Amino acid sequence: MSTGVDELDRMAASRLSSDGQRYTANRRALVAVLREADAPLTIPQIIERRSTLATSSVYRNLDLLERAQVVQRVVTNDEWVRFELAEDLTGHHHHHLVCNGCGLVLDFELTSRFEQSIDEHLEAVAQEHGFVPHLHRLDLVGLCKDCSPPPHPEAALR
Amino acid sequence: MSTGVDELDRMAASRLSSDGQRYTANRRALVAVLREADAPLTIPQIIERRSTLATSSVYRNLDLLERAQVVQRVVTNDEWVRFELAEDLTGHHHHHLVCNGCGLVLDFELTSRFEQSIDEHLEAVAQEHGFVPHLHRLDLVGLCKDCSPPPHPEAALR
DNA sequence: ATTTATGCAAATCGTTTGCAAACCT
DNA sequence: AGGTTTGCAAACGATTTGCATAAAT
Repeated sequence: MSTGVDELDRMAASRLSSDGQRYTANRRALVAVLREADAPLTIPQIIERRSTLATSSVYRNLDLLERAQVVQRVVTNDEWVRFELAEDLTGHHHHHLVCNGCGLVLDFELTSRFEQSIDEHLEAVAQEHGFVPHLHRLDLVGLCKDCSPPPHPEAALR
Repeated sequence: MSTGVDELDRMAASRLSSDGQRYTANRRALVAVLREADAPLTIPQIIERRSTLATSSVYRNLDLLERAQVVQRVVTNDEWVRFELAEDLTGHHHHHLVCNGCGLVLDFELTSRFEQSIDEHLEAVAQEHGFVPHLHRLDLVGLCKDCSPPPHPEAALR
């Protein structure tokens, strides 16, 4: 179903090489961290998980991996840029739940039927504006379980 | 149909005052610039349009106007935060076409029927994750008319 | 050998903050 | 007068860049 580890590495290597770039140890490490994560990671989070990585190399390599379409950038309302593996590498087109409280970003998927419906609507809009569609982005912004006030505070006190 | 200028000012004033804040000349200027714009503006764009505004005041007042729900922040993939009037002030819930070439952000609207359909789908997802939905965000990312290569380059040369 | 990648430190640049003067009410 | 807002300049912090070393081909 989902892409295997070695297959992922092969695909990443192939995309980098068509971009004239090498798949170095640092770049492998970035792909591995992102594969292990279940949500898009900020740069500090990436460095926490692979403390040998130099900050500047992380920035440089994420840019490079983004240009090669191996990873993609996720922006939310908080000050951190996050990164995740490119959707067509993982095979999972997905969207994000974004918590306004703690900044958490969770992935979710919609039915392909509904995705198709979204694309049809957006296609029409794009045409009206002479816009060439590339991808859509649908996020749900709100409060996660931990950040939302409990429904019955008095009950929690008993 | 859409909110009138003075009505907009009244609503802005009222939201600020329930927040214990004044509707000063600088804040009026920000609301006016955003009302005059047809797309979300970056801070440099705002200052260009009202050159008397001090940078620090623009930042401080946009934060304050955002907390009072008079304006809202729009993030795209580029390095600039943009601001627009809060949707419920203008009465137009809308989405954004984001150009990957020049950073342009255009507003568009979907049918209310489709908006409702989106909300239903997202509501279900939110419930699964114990998430309290606040708003959704649906952008179409691609290339605008000016940034997309012409369909028939040779025709353009004649 | 030559090119490319890395790590460190310094520079950059959007944003935030301290503070004294101007502005309300 | 008392509290708030403003503008300037300095501080901040995430990101970028310069450069000398290390690694890859």
